[in-house]
Formats: sequence, structure tokens, C-alpha cells
Amino acid sequence: MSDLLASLTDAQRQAVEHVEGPLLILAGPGSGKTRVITHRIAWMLRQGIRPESILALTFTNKAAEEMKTRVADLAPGQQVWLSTFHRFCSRLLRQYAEHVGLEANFAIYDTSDSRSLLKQAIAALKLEDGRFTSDQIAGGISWAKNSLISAENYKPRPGHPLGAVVAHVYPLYQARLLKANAVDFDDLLLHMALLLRENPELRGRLDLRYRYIMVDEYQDTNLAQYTIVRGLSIDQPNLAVTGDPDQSIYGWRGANLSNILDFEKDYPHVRVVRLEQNYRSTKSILRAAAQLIGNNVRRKAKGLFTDNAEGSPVRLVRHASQQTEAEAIAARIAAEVRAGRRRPRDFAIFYRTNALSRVIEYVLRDMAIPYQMVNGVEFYQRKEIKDVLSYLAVLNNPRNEVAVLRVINTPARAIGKTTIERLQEFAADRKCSLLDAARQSGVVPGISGRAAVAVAKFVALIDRLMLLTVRPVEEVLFHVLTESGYEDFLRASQAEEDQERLANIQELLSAARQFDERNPGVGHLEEFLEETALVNDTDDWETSSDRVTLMTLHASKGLEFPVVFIVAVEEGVLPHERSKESPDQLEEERRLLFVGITRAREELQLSYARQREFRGRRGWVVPSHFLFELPREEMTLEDECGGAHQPTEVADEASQISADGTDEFPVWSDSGDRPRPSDEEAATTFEAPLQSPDNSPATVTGVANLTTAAELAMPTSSAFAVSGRDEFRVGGIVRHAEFGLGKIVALSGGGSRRCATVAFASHAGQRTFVLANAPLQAIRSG
DNA sequence: TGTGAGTTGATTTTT
DNA sequence: TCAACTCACA
Repeated sequence: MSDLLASLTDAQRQAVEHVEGPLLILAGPGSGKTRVITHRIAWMLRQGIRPESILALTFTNKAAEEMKTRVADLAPGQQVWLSTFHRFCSRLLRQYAEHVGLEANFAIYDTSDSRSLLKQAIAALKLEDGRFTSDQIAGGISWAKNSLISAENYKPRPGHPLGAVVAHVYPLYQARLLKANAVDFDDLLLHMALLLRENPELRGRLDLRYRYIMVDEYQDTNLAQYTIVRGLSIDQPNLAVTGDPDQSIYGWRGANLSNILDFEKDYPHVRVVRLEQNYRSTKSILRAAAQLIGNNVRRKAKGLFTDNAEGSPVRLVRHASQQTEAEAIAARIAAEVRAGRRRPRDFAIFYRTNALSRVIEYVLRDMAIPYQMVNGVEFYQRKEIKDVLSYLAVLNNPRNEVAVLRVINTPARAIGKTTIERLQEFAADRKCSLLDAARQSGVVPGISGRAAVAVAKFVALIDRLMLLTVRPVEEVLFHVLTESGYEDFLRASQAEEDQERLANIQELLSAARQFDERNPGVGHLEEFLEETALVNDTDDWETSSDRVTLMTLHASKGLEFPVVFIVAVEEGVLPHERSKESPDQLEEERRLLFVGITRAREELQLSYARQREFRGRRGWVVPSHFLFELPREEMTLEDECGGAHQPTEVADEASQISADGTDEFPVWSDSGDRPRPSDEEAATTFEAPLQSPDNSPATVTGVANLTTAAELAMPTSSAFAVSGRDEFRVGGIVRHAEFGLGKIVALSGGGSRRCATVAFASHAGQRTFVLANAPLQAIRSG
């Protein structure tokens, strides 16, 4: 019994042992929050609480998975319901679908599906006010849904033009979703919340069923999520939430900071536990973070402290340009790795917007420093994957109009735009689904004989495939690929891109196979579709691979790294230009920097450039005012704008800048000769690529001899592997287990989806493989 | 049905 | 700057 508690601190133990009644765990960064949650679940199970009565909700699949694993270690064999909000709602909604006008087999539209439906709705309305993009309208609808405003109840604010448009579009969009028996992401929460609100009897039953509820990252809940959680814990208020108001960075997506700030009002007898001891960062990093966040008003003050070492001072560096900023960081990383002090995986580089990653990528690639970017093109968003999955979606839910539209002429089967429009009109007239209209193509007005035949063939194809839906998913998928002609269509193509698509489809087949293995038995198509809709594959970011990590500040939440660089800490970037309108938004930007800073375990460097290219324009930069809020007197301040080497130039620039009053250098140090690895030093000590099996001298590159912009701009295929297995390069010789020796002619894709096209010496010709799966061995790099 | 010039509009994005 | 989208044309 006590072994569970033995490893915990006093505060952690208090949280774990508090089982009955509401509990608010205010968990600072690095305070062992996940540990508390998992131990608390294990503790409850040890107390004899039935696993079915425990529900733990997270925001991300990653968090849910991690907790599942850790709970399984602490309490083997006990199944508690631990999932994301969306998954939980989806499962429950399938049981009570008819209450909200759906059928149990409803489809889940991802962002691009719902966007395409929205565009149709907008087009159908022939709006006069064309001022707003579909994205803006989608934002308006999403905001309404997150605020629990249904289509019927939406009232635009007077004098709010976007609101007026949303008021028009939202009802039609929602009607079409229902007609297609589909929901968007927001609907999963909205339907669930309304279901609970409008069915007291059902609410009471579910409240009783989930007697113990835990919510992670409570500061990120929106009104819909709040309502769901609240609805399930009125009679049984054993609700434990964890969160940190200081790490709320999704306000722009509807997260409501008041949910956590006012928790004590909702549950007056709440027990509040503060986890203030940080086990992650050094004292100097934590002080910087604490002082920064102290400037926020909307928060619950915490006294963050750590017993960790003082550590080296936080570095604040000014660079001449974004180019030199990137180069200096790369050189520093290279030097550390060369010296054997660090591995590439120890480093992370954070930025406010994705556009900022480009320069960094170029430089890292040029220096052959292995890196990986989190959030590349998502696998399930690729055209070929969406196409094939749409077939499955139609089979599972024939009313799914977006999916039908996607596959009806993919691959091309001579069903043109006009034919489709006629079918849509007919379906609207008869109030039937698009597929039902297609079934009667012979009698649809305006459809020629030839088109009617093509449509009939398509319907026959779907009907034939429909008979297979109880088979294992891989098998269904296989039949879809062969009988639809999709596979042949790609095979026949000469385009290299299409060969890569084939490889991706292979990948999908193997994902289906793995799913079938996990879910033996028949008829799991719907669950497979749900998984592909709700699980995004950026989860495959591997900590195991030895690479520098690049990501946005948002993406960094929940992670930690020994050394962190945060770039472009500049006015207009961080805080972002668009966040300056309201104090709340500005505070959120400050929290974003706080989150970034607190990811660092041992070393932290913030930097900015004096000039930055932005949308093709070069402009002077004003350092972020957040920098002035840091404890600068205890930090290392470096100026890398040229310093002692070009005194005149610096003087010129300085006078030029102070003239327009934009440059009060917050980091100025009187002498530039503080010991630090200079660029030259780094360039000379760094002589070979970090992760190359050979010692080819051709890859030697340093800051001193950076290649031209044109070369840097070369497509990834001609440079080093961006984020794949670095032993594979264009021109390299490989051996394939089956086809023998070949030469790599192209590389594409990234991460675990990285593909190589290989020309074989044997009769095998040219083939494309997913590197992660292919039995390929590098013999000699290019 | 696919290509190519021209236009436009550019945060963050757990699901 | 650049990529995504539209619209006209073959």
C-alpha cells in the first residue's frame, strides 16, 4: 500500500490521497503532475474503487497514451477509461446518437472535410457579403460551438458583419452535417454537452456511472468541455482537475481561463493542492520564468522553487540577422556535439510561427546536423490517404456526402462536374442522400445516357464493396484499392509523386493490419475510421532518434529538453502582432514564452535579430518587451552583431537605430570578449557530418563557408536527408534484400514517412520505398 | 481533366 | 516571399 506513496513528496501525496470530493491541483511546470495523476488512479484502485467508475480525460492522445502506460505499470490489468475528450464524447455519442439527430455510425469530419462542407454551404447561399473567407466563417462557427451556441440560437451582435454572415451560414452548415450523418470536431463536444444539459435523466445516470473524474490540463478547457465535466460531477462531485493557469496557451481556440480560476467558486468545498517544486530546471532558468510570468495579472500566484543546481546563467543574445542567428545556434550545437558534451537530441529550438523555421532548417541541413521538425505534413491529410479512407467512410456511412464527392470520380471514371451537380440537385429535391440519387441516375433530369452508366457503375462498385465491411479492415482496404481502380491508376502513372503515393498506401495497409491485430473479430471498420480521424500521427515524433528538435512554442508544451533555444523574441513576433489588441491576448503571449522557458532543463538561450526578413521584406526589429521583464542582471548578455571586429559598422547601425528610438538593447554588455565559443571556433572544430557512416569530406561545411542562397534553397532531395535516416542520400548505393544493389535517385517525405526511390541494377527497375519499413541497407553514401 | 498565369493573403492548431 | 487558390483555356 505505502509503496505507492513512498516516492511522493508531501504535496504530491496530499493530492493522491484526496479521493472523495473536488480537488484542484495547481501544478507548476515540471512539478510531477503526470506522476500525481497516475499514482492517484493507482491509489484509488488500491482502495477498491471499481475501475469502470473512474474516468480520466486529457486533450491529446499522447498524454492519454502516456498515462495509460504508467497506470498499467502501477496497477497492472485494471482497465480505467482514460482517453481524450473527443474520443470519450465520440464513444458515448454513438450510444445516444438518436438523441441529437444522428445515427450511431456517424462520420467524424476532420478540419479539411468540414471545411469542404462549409464551402459548399457558403456557395449554396450565394452570399452577397463576400468579404469573409471560409476560414473566418469557420472560426466564427467554431467559436459559437465552443460557447455552446447552437445554430438555432446564434444571434449576431449588431454591427458585426462577420456575425451576420455566420448567422446565415451556420444553420445550413449544421443541417448539412446532420444530413450527412456527420459531426465535426467541435460537434463531438457540443452534442455531448447539450445532450447532458437537455436530458436530466441521462445526465444523472452518467454522473453516477463516472463517479471519479479527472481532467488534465484543465486550464485549456472551453465552455463545452466545462459543461460536460460539470454535468458529470454534480451528484458525485469527486472531480479532480490538474492544470496551470500560467500554461494556458489555447485561449484563441476557445479555452476559457476562468474555468480553472473560478473552480473554487463552482465547488466551494474544494481541496486545493499546489505543486510548486520544480524537478526539471536549474535555479537560474526557473527564476527567469517566474519573474517573467509575475507580470501577468490573470493568474494564481505560485511560489515556484527547485532544489536543482543553480546552473549556468540564461543567455540572451542579439544577432545581426536571422541568418546569423541560425548560424550561431547551429555552430553552438555542432561545437557541443563535437566536444562530446551533448548529443543532438539534447537540443530543441522553439519559434513563435512556423515560417521562422525555414532559415534554421537550411542552416542545420547545410551543416549536416540531424534534426526533426514536429508537425510536418500529416499522414492522414495526404491526398491519397484521404481518398482511400473516403471509400471506407462511404462504406461505413453511405450518407457521408463529403466522402462520396471525394471518391465518385477518383480515379477518373467520367463523372464530371455537371453530372455531380445534377445529382446534388436531385438529392435536394427528393430529400435523399447523394448516393441514393446516384442509384437512380437513369431518371435524374439532365444526365446523359453515358454519364448515367458511369454513375451506375460507381454505385455497383460501392454496393459490391459494402458487402465486405464486416471483414478485417486490411482486407476491405485491399478490395477498395483493387476494385476501385485506384491502385492501377497510380501504378500506371509516370509521375514520381504517384509512386510515392503508392508507398504511402502501403503504409496505410500496414496501419490497417496493425489495427486488425489489435482488434480481432469482425466489423471494426467504424473504429478504424474513428481512430484515423481522432488520432493524429504527429504522435510518431520519436524521442529515441538522435536529432535536434524544431517546433513551435505551442507544440513544446508538456515536453522538456536539456538545452533550449528560443529564437526571434521580438516585438511583433513574440508577442505576435495580432495579440496586441487586448491585455488578455498579451498575457497569453507571455505565457507562451513562459512555457518555452520552462521546457529547459539545464541551459536556455533567448535570441533575437536586429534585422529580419518578413514576407520578403527586410526590416529593423524591436526586441520583445518581454525581454525587459527578465532578470537581466543575472543573465549572460551577448551581442553577436559583429562586435569588436567591425566597430565602425556597429557604431553606424547603433546611431541609425537610436535615431528612430527603436533600439534600446536590453542585453547590452560593455565588452564582447566574454568566453564563449565563437563562430570560427565552432566552424573549425566541426569538420564532418554528425551522423554519417562514412568520412566523405564532401560534407564538410561550417559557418565560415556557407554555400550560396541558391544552393541552400535546393530541394531536400539533393541535400542531406532532412529528417530521415541520414545514411541515405541521393546518389548513394543501397542493397535491397530482394532486388539487390541499386542507386538512390530521389528522396522525399519526412520522419517515419521518408521515402527513397531506388534504381536497381537488376531487372527490378525503379522503385520507391518507405525507408522506415524497407529492407534497405546503405552501402555507400553519395 | 489538367495545366498555367494571375490573385491574394498570409499566428499559434491538442481533436 | 511564397504557396494556395481561382479562373480561363486546351
